[in-house]
Amino acid sequence: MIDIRLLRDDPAALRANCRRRGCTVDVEALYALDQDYLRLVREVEDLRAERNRLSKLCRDNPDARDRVRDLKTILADKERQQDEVRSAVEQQLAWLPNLLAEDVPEGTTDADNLPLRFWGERPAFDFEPRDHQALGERLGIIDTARGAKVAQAGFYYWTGKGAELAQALFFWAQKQLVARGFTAFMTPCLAKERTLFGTGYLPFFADQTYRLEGEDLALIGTSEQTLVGYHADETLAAETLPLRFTAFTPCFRTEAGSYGREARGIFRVHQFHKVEQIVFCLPEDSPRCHDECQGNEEFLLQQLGIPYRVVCVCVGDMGAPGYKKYDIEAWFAGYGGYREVTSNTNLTDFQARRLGVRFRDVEGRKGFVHTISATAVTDRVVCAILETCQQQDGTVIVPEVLRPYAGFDRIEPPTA
RNA sequence: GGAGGGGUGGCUGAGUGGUCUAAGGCAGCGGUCUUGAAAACCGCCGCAGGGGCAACCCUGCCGUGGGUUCAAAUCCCACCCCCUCCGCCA
Repeated sequence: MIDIRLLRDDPAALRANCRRRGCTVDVEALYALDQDYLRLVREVEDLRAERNRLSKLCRDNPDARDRVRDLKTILADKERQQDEVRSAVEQQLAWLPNLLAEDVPEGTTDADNLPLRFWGERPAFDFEPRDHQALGERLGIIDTARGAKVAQAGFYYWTGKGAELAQALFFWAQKQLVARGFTAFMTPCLAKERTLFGTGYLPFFADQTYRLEGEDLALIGTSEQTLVGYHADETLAAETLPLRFTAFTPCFRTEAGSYGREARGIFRVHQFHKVEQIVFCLPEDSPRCHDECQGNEEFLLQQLGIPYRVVCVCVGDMGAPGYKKYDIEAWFAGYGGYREVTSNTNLTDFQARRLGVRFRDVEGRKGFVHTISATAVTDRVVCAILETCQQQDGTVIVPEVLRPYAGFDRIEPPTA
Protein backbone atom coordinates (compact mmCIF):
# COMPACT_ATOMS: atom_id res chain seq x y z
CA MET A 1 0.00 0.00 0.00
CA ILE A 2 1.11 3.45 -0.91
CA ASP A 3 1.03 6.18 1.74
CA ILE A 4 -2.19 8.07 1.05
CA ARG A 5 -0.36 11.29 1.84
CA LEU A 6 1.46 10.80 -1.44
CA LEU A 7 -1.88 11.02 -3.20
CA ARG A 8 -2.83 14.14 -1.25
CA ASP A 9 0.52 15.92 -1.55
CA ASP A 10 1.72 14.99 -5.02
CA PRO A 11 -0.88 13.29 -7.20
CA ALA A 12 1.11 14.09 -10.34
CA ALA A 13 4.09 12.06 -9.17
CA LEU A 14 1.78 9.23 -8.24
CA ARG A 15 0.15 9.32 -11.64
CA ALA A 16 3.55 9.20 -13.34
CA ASN A 17 4.46 6.12 -11.31
CA CYS A 18 1.16 4.44 -12.17
CA ARG A 19 1.58 5.15 -15.85
CA ARG A 20 5.09 3.72 -15.83
CA ARG A 21 3.92 0.56 -14.08
CA GLY A 22 0.89 0.04 -16.25
CA CYS A 23 -1.59 0.63 -13.48
CA THR A 24 -5.02 1.63 -14.73
CA VAL A 25 -6.26 3.42 -11.62
CA ASP A 26 -7.47 6.93 -12.47
CA VAL A 27 -5.37 8.95 -10.06
CA GLU A 28 -7.18 12.25 -10.71
CA ALA A 29 -10.53 10.67 -9.96
CA LEU A 30 -9.09 8.99 -6.89
CA TYR A 31 -7.70 12.30 -5.70
CA ALA A 32 -11.12 13.92 -6.02
CA LEU A 33 -12.77 10.99 -4.27
CA ASP A 34 -10.31 11.26 -1.39
CA GLN A 35 -11.03 14.98 -1.07
CA ASP A 36 -14.72 14.07 -0.78
CA TYR A 37 -13.79 11.59 1.89
CA LEU A 38 -11.82 14.19 3.88
CA ARG A 39 -14.74 16.59 3.68
CA LEU A 40 -17.09 13.88 4.98
CA VAL A 41 -14.68 13.07 7.80
CA ARG A 42 -14.78 16.68 8.95
CA GLU A 43 -18.56 16.83 8.69
CA VAL A 44 -19.06 13.59 10.57
CA GLU A 45 -16.61 14.54 13.29
CA ASP A 46 -18.22 17.95 13.74
CA LEU A 47 -21.64 16.31 14.06
CA ARG A 48 -20.31 13.84 16.58
CA ALA A 49 -18.71 16.62 18.60
CA GLU A 50 -22.04 18.44 18.66
CA ARG A 51 -23.87 15.27 19.64
CA ASN A 52 -21.42 14.55 22.44
CA ARG A 53 -21.72 18.09 23.74
CA LEU A 54 -25.53 18.02 23.76
CA SER A 55 -25.60 14.52 25.15
CA LYS A 56 -24.04 15.76 28.38
CA LEU A 57 -27.03 18.06 28.91
CA CYS A 58 -29.63 15.39 28.28
CA ARG A 59 -29.94 13.99 31.77
CA ASP A 60 -31.96 16.93 33.00
CA ASN A 61 -32.95 18.57 29.75
CA PRO A 62 -35.63 16.83 27.64
CA ASP A 63 -35.27 19.41 24.85
CA ALA A 64 -31.66 18.43 24.34
CA ARG A 65 -32.77 14.83 24.02
CA ASP A 66 -35.03 15.70 21.12
CA ARG A 67 -32.29 17.65 19.41
CA VAL A 68 -29.81 14.80 19.78
CA ARG A 69 -32.38 12.40 18.39
CA ASP A 70 -32.69 14.57 15.29
CA LEU A 71 -28.93 14.87 15.04
CA LYS A 72 -28.63 11.10 15.04
CA THR A 73 -30.58 10.80 11.82
CA ILE A 74 -28.42 13.34 10.05
CA LEU A 75 -25.28 11.77 11.44
CA ALA A 76 -26.25 8.26 10.40
CA ASP A 77 -26.73 9.45 6.85
CA LYS A 78 -23.36 11.20 6.76
CA GLU A 79 -21.65 8.20 8.29
CA ARG A 80 -23.10 5.96 5.63
CA GLN A 81 -21.81 8.31 2.93
CA GLN A 82 -18.42 8.42 4.59
CA ASP A 83 -18.23 4.62 4.73
CA GLU A 84 -19.13 4.28 1.08
CA VAL A 85 -16.58 6.82 -0.07
CA ARG A 86 -13.90 5.42 2.23
CA SER A 87 -14.26 1.89 0.95
CA ALA A 88 -14.24 3.16 -2.64
CA VAL A 89 -10.99 4.99 -1.93
CA GLU A 90 -9.49 1.97 -0.17
CA GLN A 91 -10.43 -0.34 -2.97
CA GLN A 92 -8.58 1.76 -5.53
CA LEU A 93 -5.70 2.44 -3.18
CA ALA A 94 -5.21 -1.30 -2.84
CA TRP A 95 -4.49 -1.50 -6.57
CA LEU A 96 -1.81 1.19 -6.60
CA PRO A 97 1.67 -0.24 -7.15
CA ASN A 98 4.67 0.57 -5.00
CA LEU A 99 7.10 3.31 -5.98
CA LEU A 100 10.16 2.32 -7.98
CA ALA A 101 13.84 2.57 -7.19
CA GLU A 102 15.61 5.02 -9.47
CA ASP A 103 17.77 2.37 -11.08
CA VAL A 104 14.97 -0.02 -12.09
CA PRO A 105 15.41 -0.62 -15.85
CA GLU A 106 12.64 0.16 -18.32
CA GLY A 107 11.09 -2.73 -20.17
CA THR A 108 8.04 -4.92 -20.47
CA THR A 109 9.12 -8.58 -20.25
CA ASP A 110 11.86 -10.68 -18.72
CA ALA A 111 13.78 -10.22 -21.97
CA ASP A 112 14.30 -6.60 -20.89
CA ASN A 113 15.84 -7.47 -17.53
CA LEU A 114 19.29 -6.00 -17.15
CA PRO A 115 22.10 -8.53 -16.66
CA LEU A 116 24.39 -7.31 -13.90
CA ARG A 117 27.00 -10.03 -13.56
CA PHE A 118 27.84 -13.62 -14.41
CA TRP A 119 29.38 -16.26 -12.17
CA GLY A 120 30.84 -19.68 -12.84
CA GLU A 121 31.98 -21.69 -15.80
CA ARG A 122 29.29 -23.33 -17.86
CA PRO A 123 30.08 -27.05 -17.94
CA ALA A 124 31.62 -28.13 -21.23
CA PHE A 125 30.08 -31.48 -22.14
CA ASP A 126 31.40 -33.65 -24.93
CA PHE A 127 27.97 -35.21 -25.20
CA GLU A 128 24.46 -33.89 -25.65
CA PRO A 129 23.34 -32.88 -22.12
CA ARG A 130 19.90 -33.99 -20.98
CA ASP A 131 17.41 -31.69 -19.33
CA HIS A 132 16.11 -32.37 -15.82
CA GLN A 133 12.99 -34.11 -17.11
CA ALA A 134 15.02 -36.59 -19.17
CA LEU A 135 17.45 -37.08 -16.29
CA GLY A 136 14.67 -37.44 -13.79
CA GLU A 137 12.97 -40.14 -15.84
CA ARG A 138 16.18 -41.97 -16.59
CA LEU A 139 17.26 -41.89 -12.95
CA GLY A 140 13.78 -42.68 -11.70
CA ILE A 141 13.71 -39.69 -9.33
CA ILE A 142 11.01 -37.43 -10.81
CA ASP A 143 7.54 -38.84 -11.40
CA THR A 144 5.20 -36.43 -13.14
CA ALA A 145 2.86 -39.13 -14.44
CA ARG A 146 1.90 -40.27 -10.96
CA GLY A 147 1.74 -36.66 -9.80
CA ALA A 148 -0.96 -36.16 -12.43
CA LYS A 149 -2.69 -39.42 -11.54
CA VAL A 150 -2.88 -38.70 -7.84
CA ALA A 151 -3.37 -34.93 -7.91
CA GLN A 152 -3.40 -33.19 -11.28
CA ALA A 153 -1.12 -32.32 -14.14
CA GLY A 154 1.40 -29.90 -12.68
CA PHE A 155 2.04 -31.97 -9.56
CA TYR A 156 4.89 -34.43 -9.26
CA TYR A 157 6.84 -36.67 -6.96
CA TRP A 158 10.50 -36.59 -6.06
CA THR A 159 11.33 -40.22 -5.43
CA GLY A 160 14.28 -42.15 -4.05
CA LYS A 161 17.59 -40.31 -4.22
CA GLY A 162 15.83 -37.39 -5.90
CA ALA A 163 13.76 -36.87 -2.77
CA GLU A 164 16.82 -37.33 -0.60
CA LEU A 165 18.84 -34.87 -2.66
CA ALA A 166 16.06 -32.28 -2.54
CA GLN A 167 15.72 -32.66 1.22
CA ALA A 168 19.48 -32.42 1.64
CA LEU A 169 19.52 -29.19 -0.35
CA PHE A 170 16.71 -27.61 1.66
CA PHE A 171 18.16 -28.66 4.98
CA TRP A 172 21.67 -27.54 4.04
CA ALA A 173 20.44 -24.18 2.71
CA GLN A 174 18.52 -23.46 5.86
CA LYS A 175 21.57 -24.32 7.96
CA GLN A 176 23.63 -21.82 5.97
CA LEU A 177 21.06 -19.11 6.61
CA VAL A 178 20.86 -19.88 10.31
CA ALA A 179 24.65 -19.56 10.42
CA ARG A 180 24.17 -16.11 8.87
CA GLY A 181 21.82 -14.86 11.55
CA PHE A 182 18.45 -16.13 10.33
CA THR A 183 15.86 -17.65 12.66
CA ALA A 184 14.27 -20.82 11.33
CA PHE A 185 10.51 -21.25 11.21
CA MET A 186 7.96 -23.85 10.30
CA THR A 187 4.83 -21.95 9.37
CA PRO A 188 1.18 -22.58 8.56
CA CYS A 189 0.68 -23.53 4.93
CA LEU A 190 -2.74 -21.88 4.85
CA ALA A 191 -3.37 -18.23 5.48
CA LYS A 192 -6.39 -15.97 5.61
CA GLU A 193 -7.26 -13.36 3.03
CA ARG A 194 -6.03 -10.52 5.20
CA THR A 195 -2.55 -12.05 5.27
CA LEU A 196 -2.49 -12.51 1.51
CA PHE A 197 -3.79 -8.99 0.98
CA GLY A 198 -1.27 -7.60 3.44
CA THR A 199 1.68 -9.20 1.69
CA GLY A 200 0.46 -7.82 -1.64
CA TYR A 201 -0.59 -11.11 -3.21
CA LEU A 202 -4.18 -9.92 -3.18
CA PRO A 203 -5.62 -8.32 -5.16
CA PHE A 204 -2.73 -8.48 -7.63
CA PHE A 205 -2.31 -12.26 -7.90
CA ALA A 206 -5.78 -13.40 -6.93
CA ASP A 207 -5.99 -15.89 -9.80
CA GLN A 208 -2.77 -17.56 -8.65
CA THR A 209 -4.27 -18.49 -5.31
CA TYR A 210 -5.88 -21.76 -4.28
CA ARG A 211 -8.77 -20.85 -1.99
CA LEU A 212 -10.59 -23.17 0.36
CA GLU A 213 -14.27 -23.17 -0.35
CA GLY A 214 -16.41 -21.89 2.48
CA GLU A 215 -13.43 -20.76 4.54
CA ASP A 216 -11.42 -17.59 4.83
CA LEU A 217 -8.29 -19.58 3.98
CA ALA A 218 -6.05 -20.15 1.00
CA LEU A 219 -2.98 -22.30 0.37
CA ILE A 220 0.11 -20.16 0.68
CA GLY A 221 1.92 -19.21 -2.50
CA THR A 222 5.10 -18.72 -0.49
CA SER A 223 6.15 -18.63 3.15
CA GLU A 224 6.73 -14.92 2.61
CA GLN A 225 3.02 -14.64 3.35
CA THR A 226 3.17 -16.37 6.70
CA LEU A 227 6.57 -14.97 7.71
CA VAL A 228 5.77 -11.33 7.00
CA GLY A 229 2.27 -11.81 8.39
CA TYR A 230 3.87 -13.10 11.58
CA HIS A 231 4.40 -9.53 12.81
CA ALA A 232 1.13 -8.04 11.55
CA ASP A 233 -0.26 -5.34 13.86
CA GLU A 234 2.92 -5.27 15.91
CA THR A 235 5.40 -2.53 16.74
CA LEU A 236 8.96 -3.78 16.67
CA ALA A 237 11.68 -2.19 18.79
CA ALA A 238 14.17 -0.60 16.39
CA GLU A 239 17.13 -2.01 18.30
CA THR A 240 15.96 -5.58 17.51
CA LEU A 241 16.06 -4.89 13.75
CA PRO A 242 16.89 -6.23 11.29
CA LEU A 243 14.99 -9.45 11.94
CA ARG A 244 16.01 -12.27 9.61
CA PHE A 245 13.55 -15.15 9.18
CA THR A 246 13.78 -18.30 7.13
CA ALA A 247 11.24 -21.06 6.56
CA PHE A 248 10.92 -24.15 4.45
CA THR A 249 7.42 -24.74 3.10
CA PRO A 250 5.54 -25.97 0.09
CA CYS A 251 4.23 -23.23 -2.17
CA PHE A 252 1.00 -23.53 -4.10
CA ARG A 253 0.15 -21.66 -7.29
CA THR A 254 -2.69 -22.24 -9.71
CA GLU A 255 -0.59 -20.95 -12.62
CA ALA A 256 -3.85 -19.87 -14.21
CA GLY A 257 -3.18 -18.55 -17.67
CA SER A 258 0.23 -20.16 -17.99
CA TYR A 259 -0.87 -23.56 -19.30
CA GLY A 260 1.56 -24.82 -21.89
CA ARG A 261 4.24 -22.36 -20.83
CA GLU A 262 7.39 -24.07 -19.69
CA ALA A 263 5.32 -27.22 -19.49
CA ARG A 264 8.23 -29.62 -19.85
CA GLY A 265 9.67 -30.94 -16.63
CA ILE A 266 8.89 -29.51 -13.24
CA PHE A 267 10.00 -25.98 -13.81
CA ARG A 268 6.52 -24.49 -13.57
CA VAL A 269 4.24 -26.51 -11.31
CA HIS A 270 1.30 -26.13 -8.93
CA GLN A 271 3.30 -27.11 -5.88
CA PHE A 272 6.97 -26.51 -5.27
CA HIS A 273 9.15 -26.21 -2.19
CA LYS A 274 11.17 -23.30 -1.04
CA VAL A 275 13.57 -22.12 1.61
CA GLU A 276 12.79 -18.44 2.00
CA GLN A 277 14.61 -15.41 3.39
CA ILE A 278 12.59 -12.60 4.96
CA VAL A 279 14.03 -9.48 6.54
CA PHE A 280 12.26 -6.80 8.57
CA CYS A 281 14.43 -3.69 8.82
CA LEU A 282 14.50 0.07 9.30
CA PRO A 283 13.70 2.05 6.13
CA GLU A 284 17.24 3.35 5.74
CA ASP A 285 18.64 -0.19 5.93
CA SER A 286 16.56 -1.87 3.25
CA PRO A 287 19.01 -1.40 0.34
CA ARG A 288 21.76 -2.93 2.46
CA CYS A 289 19.53 -5.83 3.60
CA HIS A 290 18.40 -6.37 0.02
CA ASP A 291 22.05 -6.75 -0.99
CA GLU A 292 22.71 -9.01 1.97
CA CYS A 293 19.97 -11.42 0.87
CA GLN A 294 21.39 -11.28 -2.65
CA GLY A 295 24.78 -12.21 -1.26
CA ASN A 296 23.23 -15.19 0.52
CA GLU A 297 21.54 -16.43 -2.65
CA GLU A 298 24.74 -16.18 -4.62
CA PHE A 299 26.76 -17.82 -1.86
CA LEU A 300 24.47 -20.85 -1.94
CA LEU A 301 24.70 -21.29 -5.71
CA GLN A 302 28.47 -20.79 -5.62
CA GLN A 303 28.84 -23.45 -2.96
CA LEU A 304 26.81 -25.76 -5.17
CA GLY A 305 28.91 -24.88 -8.19
CA ILE A 306 25.99 -23.79 -10.34
CA PRO A 307 26.79 -21.13 -12.94
CA TYR A 308 24.38 -18.21 -12.92
CA ARG A 309 23.78 -14.64 -13.85
CA VAL A 310 22.12 -11.88 -11.85
CA VAL A 311 19.60 -9.62 -13.54
CA CYS A 312 17.96 -6.45 -12.34
CA VAL A 313 14.30 -6.99 -13.09
CA CYS A 314 12.70 -4.40 -15.35
CA VAL A 315 9.55 -2.42 -14.59
CA GLY A 316 7.24 -4.62 -16.63
CA ASP A 317 8.47 -7.92 -15.16
CA MET A 318 8.18 -6.83 -11.54
CA GLY A 319 5.08 -7.34 -9.43
CA ALA A 320 3.20 -4.29 -8.19
CA PRO A 321 4.41 -4.57 -4.56
CA GLY A 322 8.09 -4.49 -5.56
CA TYR A 323 10.34 -1.45 -5.32
CA LYS A 324 13.40 -3.16 -6.72
CA LYS A 325 14.04 -6.77 -7.64
CA TYR A 326 16.93 -9.00 -8.58
CA ASP A 327 16.52 -12.43 -10.12
CA ILE A 328 19.15 -15.09 -10.35
CA GLU A 329 19.04 -17.16 -13.50
CA ALA A 330 20.96 -20.40 -13.28
CA TRP A 331 22.51 -22.07 -16.26
CA PHE A 332 20.45 -25.08 -17.30
CA ALA A 333 22.76 -27.13 -19.49
CA GLY A 334 20.13 -29.49 -20.83
CA TYR A 335 17.73 -26.67 -21.56
CA GLY A 336 20.56 -24.62 -22.98
CA GLY A 337 19.85 -21.31 -21.35
CA TYR A 338 19.58 -19.27 -18.19
CA ARG A 339 16.36 -19.78 -16.24
CA GLU A 340 15.06 -18.03 -13.13
CA VAL A 341 15.78 -19.90 -9.92
CA THR A 342 15.52 -17.20 -7.26
CA SER A 343 14.21 -13.70 -6.87
CA ASN A 344 14.89 -11.08 -4.28
CA THR A 345 12.64 -8.08 -3.76
CA ASN A 346 12.89 -4.94 -1.68
CA LEU A 347 9.23 -4.20 -0.88
CA THR A 348 10.03 -1.09 1.17
CA ASP A 349 7.01 -0.29 3.38
CA PHE A 350 4.40 -1.62 0.94
CA GLN A 351 3.62 -4.77 2.94
CA ALA A 352 4.32 -3.25 6.33
CA ARG A 353 1.74 -0.51 5.78
CA ARG A 354 -0.92 -3.01 4.72
CA LEU A 355 -0.18 -5.32 7.62
CA GLY A 356 0.57 -2.72 10.28
CA VAL A 357 4.16 -3.75 11.00
CA ARG A 358 5.73 -0.73 12.68
CA PHE A 359 8.94 0.14 14.42
CA ARG A 360 9.75 2.51 17.25
CA ASP A 361 13.20 3.55 18.35
CA VAL A 362 14.43 4.82 21.71
CA GLU A 363 14.15 8.46 20.59
CA GLY A 364 10.48 7.87 19.85
CA ARG A 365 10.80 7.82 16.07
CA LYS A 366 8.00 5.71 14.58
CA GLY A 367 7.15 4.34 11.17
CA PHE A 368 6.56 1.29 9.05
CA VAL A 369 9.39 -1.20 8.68
CA HIS A 370 10.73 -2.26 5.31
CA THR A 371 10.57 -5.88 4.23
CA ILE A 372 12.84 -7.91 1.97
CA SER A 373 11.59 -11.12 0.44
CA ALA A 374 14.16 -13.37 -1.14
CA THR A 375 14.35 -16.96 -2.24
CA ALA A 376 17.14 -19.08 -0.86
CA VAL A 377 16.57 -22.28 -2.85
CA THR A 378 13.68 -24.15 -4.48
CA ASP A 379 13.16 -27.38 -6.41
CA ARG A 380 14.38 -25.48 -9.43
CA VAL A 381 17.84 -25.49 -7.87
CA VAL A 382 17.65 -29.27 -7.61
CA CYS A 383 16.88 -29.27 -11.32
CA ALA A 384 19.86 -27.03 -11.97
CA ILE A 385 22.06 -29.43 -10.00
CA LEU A 386 20.84 -32.33 -12.13
CA GLU A 387 21.55 -30.50 -15.37
CA THR A 388 24.89 -29.08 -14.25
CA CYS A 389 26.28 -32.18 -12.56
CA GLN A 390 25.21 -34.81 -15.10
CA GLN A 391 27.75 -37.20 -16.60
CA GLN A 392 27.90 -38.84 -19.98
CA ASP A 393 26.71 -42.16 -18.54
CA GLY A 394 23.59 -40.46 -17.21
CA THR A 395 24.63 -40.39 -13.59
CA VAL A 396 24.61 -37.20 -11.52
CA ILE A 397 27.43 -36.25 -9.20
CA VAL A 398 26.14 -34.69 -5.96
CA PRO A 399 27.75 -31.32 -5.13
CA GLU A 400 30.32 -31.77 -2.43
CA VAL A 401 28.62 -29.56 0.14
CA LEU A 402 25.44 -31.67 -0.02
CA ARG A 403 27.07 -35.06 0.38
CA PRO A 404 27.09 -35.05 4.20
CA TYR A 405 23.37 -34.20 4.09
CA ALA A 406 22.42 -36.55 1.24
CA GLY A 407 24.54 -39.49 2.40
CA PHE A 408 25.66 -40.38 -1.13
CA ASP A 409 27.85 -38.77 -3.77
CA ARG A 410 26.16 -39.82 -6.97
CA ILE A 411 22.79 -40.77 -8.39
CA GLU A 412 22.77 -43.66 -10.81
CA PRO A 413 20.10 -45.09 -13.08
CA PRO A 414 18.33 -48.14 -11.67
CA THR A 415 20.14 -51.29 -12.75
CA ALA A 416 17.17 -53.63 -12.82
C1' G B 1 -17.26 -32.55 18.65
C1' G B 2 -19.56 -31.67 24.09
C1' A B 3 -19.58 -28.70 28.83
C1' G B 4 -17.84 -24.56 31.54
C1' G B 5 -14.82 -19.98 32.29
C1' G B 6 -12.67 -15.70 30.15
C1' G B 7 -10.90 -11.47 26.49
C1' U B 8 -9.95 -3.79 29.54
C1' G B 9 -3.44 0.29 28.02
C1' G B 10 3.66 -2.64 27.37
C1' C B 11 2.19 -6.03 31.76
C1' U B 12 -1.13 -6.66 36.01
C1' G B 13 -5.92 -5.36 37.42
C1' A B 14 -10.60 -2.40 39.06
C1' G B 15 -14.73 -0.89 36.61
C1' U B 16 -22.65 -3.75 35.59
C1' G B 17 -25.89 2.85 31.88
C1' G B 18 -23.99 9.40 32.63
C1' U B 19 -17.31 13.93 35.48
C1' C B 20 -14.60 6.83 32.23
C1' U B 21 -11.26 12.51 30.39
C1' A B 22 -10.66 4.09 32.19
C1' A B 23 -8.81 3.72 39.28
C1' G B 24 -4.61 1.39 41.67
C1' G B 25 -0.06 -1.28 40.92
C1' C B 26 4.31 -2.87 37.91
C1' A B 27 7.54 -1.62 34.02
C1' G B 28 9.43 2.73 31.24
C1' C B 29 10.92 8.14 30.78
C1' G B 30 12.24 12.99 33.16
C1' G B 31 13.38 15.38 37.80
C1' U B 32 14.61 16.06 43.33
C1' C B 33 17.99 13.72 46.69
C1' U B 34 23.03 10.97 46.29
C1' U B 35 30.21 10.62 45.26
C1' G B 36 27.44 6.96 42.17
C1' A B 37 23.44 3.61 42.52
C1' A B 38 19.23 1.83 45.19
C1' A B 39 15.18 3.53 48.06
C1' A B 40 11.86 7.54 48.76
C1' C B 41 9.28 11.65 46.69
C1' C B 42 7.35 14.77 42.34
C1' G B 43 5.93 14.78 37.27
C1' C B 44 5.25 12.37 32.52
C1' C B 45 3.67 7.92 30.56
C1' G B 46 -1.60 4.47 24.52
C1' C B 47 -2.79 4.03 19.20
C1' A B 48 -5.01 5.91 14.80
C1' G B 49 -7.40 9.82 12.01
C1' G B 50 -8.88 15.06 11.01
C1' G B 51 -8.03 20.48 11.71
C1' G B 52 -4.19 24.34 12.94
C1' C B 53 2.16 28.04 11.49
C1' A B 54 1.91 26.73 16.53
C1' A B 55 0.29 26.18 21.70
C1' C B 56 -3.61 23.18 21.03
C1' C B 57 -8.53 21.41 19.56
C1' C B 58 -11.83 17.60 17.66
C1' U B 59 -13.14 12.31 16.37
C1' G B 60 -12.66 7.03 16.96
C1' C B 61 -10.70 2.83 19.66
C1' C B 62 -12.00 -1.61 26.33
C1' G B 63 -11.47 -9.12 21.18
C1' U B 64 -14.49 -8.10 16.15
C1' G B 65 -19.10 -6.66 13.92
C1' G B 66 -24.14 -5.33 14.58
C1' G B 67 -28.24 -3.65 17.91
C1' U B 68 -30.90 -0.96 22.19
C1' U B 69 -30.41 4.22 24.35
C1' C B 70 -30.22 11.22 24.43
C1' A B 71 -25.84 8.37 26.47
C1' A B 72 -22.51 1.63 26.27
C1' A B 73 -16.15 -1.00 28.67
C1' U B 74 -21.01 -1.76 31.15
C1' C B 75 -27.35 -4.12 28.38
C1' C B 76 -28.83 -7.50 23.85
C1' C B 77 -27.34 -10.58 19.33
C1' A B 78 -23.72 -12.90 16.17
C1' C B 79 -18.81 -14.15 15.31
C1' C B 80 -13.42 -14.66 16.55
C1' C B 81 -9.71 -15.96 19.98
C1' C B 82 -7.72 -17.94 24.73
C1' C B 83 -8.06 -21.23 29.15
C1' U B 84 -10.04 -25.75 31.91
C1' C B 85 -12.43 -30.51 31.70
C1' C B 86 -14.54 -34.65 28.61
C1' G B 87 -14.46 -37.30 23.85
C1' C B 88 -11.63 -38.35 19.38
C1' C B 89 -6.83 -38.28 17.27
C1' A B 90 -0.95 -37.83 14.21
